[in-house]
Amino acid sequence: MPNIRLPDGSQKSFPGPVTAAEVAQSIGAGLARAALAAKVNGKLVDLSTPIETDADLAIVTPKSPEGVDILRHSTSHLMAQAVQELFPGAQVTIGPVIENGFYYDFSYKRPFTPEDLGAIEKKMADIVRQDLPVHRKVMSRDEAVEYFLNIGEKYKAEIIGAIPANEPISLYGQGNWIDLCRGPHVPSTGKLKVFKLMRVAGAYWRGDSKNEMLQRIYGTAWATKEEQDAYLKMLEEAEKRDHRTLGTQLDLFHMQQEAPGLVFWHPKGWLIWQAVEQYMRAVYRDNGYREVRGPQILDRSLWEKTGHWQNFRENMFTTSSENRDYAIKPMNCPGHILIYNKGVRSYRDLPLRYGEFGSCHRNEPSGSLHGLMRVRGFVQDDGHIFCTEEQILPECVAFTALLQNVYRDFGFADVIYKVATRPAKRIGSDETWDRAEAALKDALEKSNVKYTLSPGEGAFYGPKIEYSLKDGIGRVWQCGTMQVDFSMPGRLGAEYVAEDNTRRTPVMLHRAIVGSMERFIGILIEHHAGAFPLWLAPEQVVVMSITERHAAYAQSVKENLTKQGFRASADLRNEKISYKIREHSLQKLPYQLVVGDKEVQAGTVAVRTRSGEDLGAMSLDAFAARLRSEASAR
RNA sequence: GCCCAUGUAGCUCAGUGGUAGAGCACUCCCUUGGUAAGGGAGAGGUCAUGCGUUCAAUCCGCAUCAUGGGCACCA
Repeated sequence: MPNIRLPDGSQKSFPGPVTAAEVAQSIGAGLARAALAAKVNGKLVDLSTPIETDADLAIVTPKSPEGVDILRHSTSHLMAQAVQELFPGAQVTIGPVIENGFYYDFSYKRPFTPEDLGAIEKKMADIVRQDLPVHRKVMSRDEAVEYFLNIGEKYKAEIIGAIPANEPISLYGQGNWIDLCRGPHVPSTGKLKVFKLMRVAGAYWRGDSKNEMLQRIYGTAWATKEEQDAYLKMLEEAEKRDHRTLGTQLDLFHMQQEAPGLVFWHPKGWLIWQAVEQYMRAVYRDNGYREVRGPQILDRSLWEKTGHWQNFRENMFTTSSENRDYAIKPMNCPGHILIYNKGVRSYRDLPLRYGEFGSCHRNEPSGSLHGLMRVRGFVQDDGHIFCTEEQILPECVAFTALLQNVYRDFGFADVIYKVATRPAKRIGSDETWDRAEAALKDALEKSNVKYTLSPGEGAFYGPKIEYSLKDGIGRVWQCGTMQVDFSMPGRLGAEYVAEDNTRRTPVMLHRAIVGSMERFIGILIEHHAGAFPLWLAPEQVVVMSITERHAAYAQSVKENLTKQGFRASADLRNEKISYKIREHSLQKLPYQLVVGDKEVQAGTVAVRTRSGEDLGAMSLDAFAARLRSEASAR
């Protein structure tokens, strides 16, 4: 006689075992139709699961996030069924839910093509139309292994074989198709209406590059057509603001075959770089960092001492001359330690902070290159703090506050914090790790921010805080980092004289705020969709003449603004004003000044913003004042 | 590095087994026009590179390089 408690607090009793589907039916036909699964005592189950004892029950519909996940998961099964019906011999592996959709990995004798995707989608729609009931079946592990081996599914058999022998295995099927799955699933394929296959891609079996490559099909699935359309629209928007597209359109930078993973900065792109660098330089200056600069190549012996030659040889660019091997620096820290080492340091000098716009080169795997986001030559806003263990905490607190200010100035309000803790392979005693990890966590707590842990994700030489920012369309980018390093100062012989006149090895903190300048500018481009705030805009003002008569005046306005430190240009071309406005608007130029007879006579400028707002005529002084206040507001 | 796709004018892209086309941009001419494209003429390409197949290759095949989407990697 189960008593069922519903989310609104009401209760229903039933004379005997009852399924969630039956409970939903007893509440209303609408709910029963919408029902996808149920939550019994907080656990997600199929609608068909019998409930035999008193329980809390909630019906899961497409309105809840869990419901959408179930739709996506069932859609991945639907796709797998379609693939196997269309392509006999294709073997299934795994098909999980991911953000916005799902994927399924298959093993098949030939690659799937984009045309195949269309056929698969059609087949999926067929199966939906048949509205096949989804059934669940439980087997013992060994039974299940044998079943899948018999039908030639060696990957599934391998997955199941790794499950403990005493665990019952649940299988889900629809029609005569069946798959291993924890579930739950929708009651029938007819519930799956809104989906789209997105792309095919390669993916290693079990995510290991030593294994064979499977074929992954990505799809998206939603509760309603409207939500899917909105998602597809969002993807289009993201594509429009892709920094590679905008980099070409706005003439900011380019890359070419002769220099893979390396950037050619054009004048306008380099102005953005300069604006960022000058800002960051002031950040160094105002926060106790001393800017330094180390050499670009260093002798092999140094990289052997740091361990990089042994561990990252494949990823370093090297060169040799007169029987000496060099590495083009992949990081700046050894250089900073060598600067630190030139002189006897006292505990009174600590914390000692060095900052550099450090140019690094890493021979990243060819397949990982991606516009400005992953390059082979990049510049880090790299800082190293030499300090005592006690100073880790206050340094991290100060750094976190500084980073928040910098991100805010660049237009990023949301920061996400993670502490990456000790990996299995590491150096240093457990006590030291305890203290360092505690210091990082304390620092974030003192900074009053929420953080998550990434267990085992720290570097082998120390734990780290990872700072990520969220951009204008919700994407998350890891940029900042604060890493504790117990290793390198010792390896390179850094020390300081302590109060008791003994020599001690300082702790080194590696820290960066924007990370790589290239990548950060890429993020800025996408975040602002190319419409940079005034202080970052490579061209701030254009003065446009209406006819040749106004050229001299336009030129003088431009020169006046330039003298005041603004990035201004004059457009004196023999073109109609609407044509000029169109061009500069497409270039997302913040302020467009029109000068014609009226302005020449009155000594004013007619101001238009890039969004098309008409600010009317104003004196040059009034306009300059407006620019000044906007540029300093950040 | 691995899987798949792509590479044609500065940009965006058509196209064909008989050495190539559009729009925009560029140059010149006309036009001097008040807030998102005025008109005309012209110039511009070893069709990514190399090797094959073929009477003939930008097109077909192989290799290489690069780019894109993923996977793996990211000190």
